[in-house]
Amino acid sequence: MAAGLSRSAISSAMSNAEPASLFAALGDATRLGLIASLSDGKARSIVQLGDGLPISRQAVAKHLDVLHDAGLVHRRKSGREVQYALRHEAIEAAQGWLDQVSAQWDGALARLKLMLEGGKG
Amino acid sequence: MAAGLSRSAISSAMSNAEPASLFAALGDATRLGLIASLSDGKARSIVQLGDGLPISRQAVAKHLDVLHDAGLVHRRKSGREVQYALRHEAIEAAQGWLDQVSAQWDGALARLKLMLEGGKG
DNA sequence: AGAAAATGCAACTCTATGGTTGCGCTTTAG
DNA sequence: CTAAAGCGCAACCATAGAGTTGCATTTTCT
Repeated sequence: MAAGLSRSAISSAMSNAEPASLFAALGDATRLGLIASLSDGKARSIVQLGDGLPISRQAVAKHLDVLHDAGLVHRRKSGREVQYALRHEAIEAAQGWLDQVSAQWDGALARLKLMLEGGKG
Repeated sequence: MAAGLSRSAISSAMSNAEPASLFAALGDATRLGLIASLSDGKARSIVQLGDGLPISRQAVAKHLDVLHDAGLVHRRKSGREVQYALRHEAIEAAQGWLDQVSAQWDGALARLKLMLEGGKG
């Protein structure tokens, strides 16, 4: 994975605002389901996406709005209906943030190990 | 990254509930900041974590409660104060979910490419 | 043209969430 | 012992979030 972060690269070099809204959009089981459905790359309409779900069409539309505002899906009007498709870049952004946390974590472990091994004598 | 998922491994094999609460806990700029602070592996008290933040100690404590309920941090009482530390497993769980989405996405792209190249003649 | 399908818009209800303040309890520090 | 530091509990407020229902609008389909 990524590496090379010296100190606290996250809290200083990041605003924490955009990633927060991203994660917030992911923080709902229904929306995660929608994303999982769309993860095959195919675009789907609101009705298609809501098919099988125990909520109203409007609820689905609202969830898709949230996902769209967070940049997680791409909207495209096609005749009578609207096609929603996954925007992989947003997923990658979320992954990026988590990767930074992990990188710092790994770095901390590495430094701790070095300290214990090298500086113990 | 990860690979080897055949079809829609996410929506079928996952309940979407636990990852949702995980992402929900990450969906707040203040909490992301706390996690970023803790990502160096060191444990900190509530007062320490709230130092510099423009909110009350209670607000910080509530955020830490959320993070704890989501399994993102580990609580440990030490004398008069309570030490919070990052639980890297939870971060990995979030990464895992996103990785599955990405894997399916990549798989879909690969299949599409194969279809376009192989089946065009 | 007329019916049916797929949305959009708006109003409304409920509950969860982020934040606050006040008070009491336990653990150091003098 | 007395202060004060660090927390937890509880009440309270305001707003955002999920979900609903009703109705108008735009596209198909026949």
